[in-house]
Amino acid sequence: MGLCDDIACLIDELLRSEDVAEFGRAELAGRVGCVPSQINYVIATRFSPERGFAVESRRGGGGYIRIRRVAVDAGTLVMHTVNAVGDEIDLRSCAALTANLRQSGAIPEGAERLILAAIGNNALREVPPETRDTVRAAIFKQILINV
Amino acid sequence: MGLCDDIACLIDELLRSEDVAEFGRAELAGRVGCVPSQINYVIATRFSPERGFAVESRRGGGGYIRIRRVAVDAGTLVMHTVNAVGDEIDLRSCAALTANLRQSGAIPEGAERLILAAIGNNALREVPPETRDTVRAAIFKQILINV
DNA sequence: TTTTGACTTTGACTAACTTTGACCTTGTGT
DNA sequence: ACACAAGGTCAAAGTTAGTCAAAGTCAAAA
Repeated sequence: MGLCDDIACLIDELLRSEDVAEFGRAELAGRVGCVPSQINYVIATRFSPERGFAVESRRGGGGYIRIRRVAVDAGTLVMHTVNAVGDEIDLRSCAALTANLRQSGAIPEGAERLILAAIGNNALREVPPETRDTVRAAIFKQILINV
Repeated sequence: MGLCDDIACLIDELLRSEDVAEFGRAELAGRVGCVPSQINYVIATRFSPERGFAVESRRGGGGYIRIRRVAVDAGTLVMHTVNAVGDEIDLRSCAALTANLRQSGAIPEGAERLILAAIGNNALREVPPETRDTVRAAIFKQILINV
């Protein structure tokens, strides 16, 4: 078992005992014996939004990294949707998925309109068309995870 | 928890018990055990006008610092905010503006988190950093208009 | 066996937040 | 005027976390 898995295990443990794992990056790195940035790698690969985690952090004195498992109860459908979205997605597909979520009550009343506003071509007009679907996918997923 | 948070907590408490927090800078600093100017830092970062606070102060003998929570008109505040956002805006400013809107009840409960998710660096990771603030401004305004 | 490609590991550099202290400005009382 | 008593400003130093690209590992494919 490599470092990566050690770290992932440690975080998993923290998440088992409590609903949220909070720790200092350097502190955790020290406990495992790796460079701090390794923590970022593990978070990026194992605790990504796609896998159902939300990550917050703060730098400076008293800084921390906080990882929450996103509630799965009412949001399984949301999670499924997130997983279904690949690296890019067009507006029409987003609209369909969002409507679906709304219809099944997985997202609240006003959220649908807000989501579509955030990822519409109007909002993304500064993004070059070639990358627009990629950017849209990232925003879309990020929103759903935080709904 | 660092000094910063301690001080912010203390002030928050004062604001809970009364509608206005009034104290001497040196006195508060002494209570927490920090240099007086630290108080200014906390006020600047946590009790700024953007976050919905009004601060008055006076120097000299009997000097004081007074912090009031400010109530703002909810409906027009959104429009004001949209107008205040230029062609580009950084994440911190967005966060401050959004927190302010939320606090004054101009946007519904869950919307703050959702907005921040949509314009966070995580959502915009596919957007080149040079244009990120521009894209963010467009999305931010588009969302607010549709909230 | 060699090559390739996905996954890991590392560390130099960067960005964000905090803490401190020296020096400045303003108000009050003599 | 003068002295003292506040609060204000700002820049340097300290403390974290984030990013990115180079190097390492290892197993599957050629």
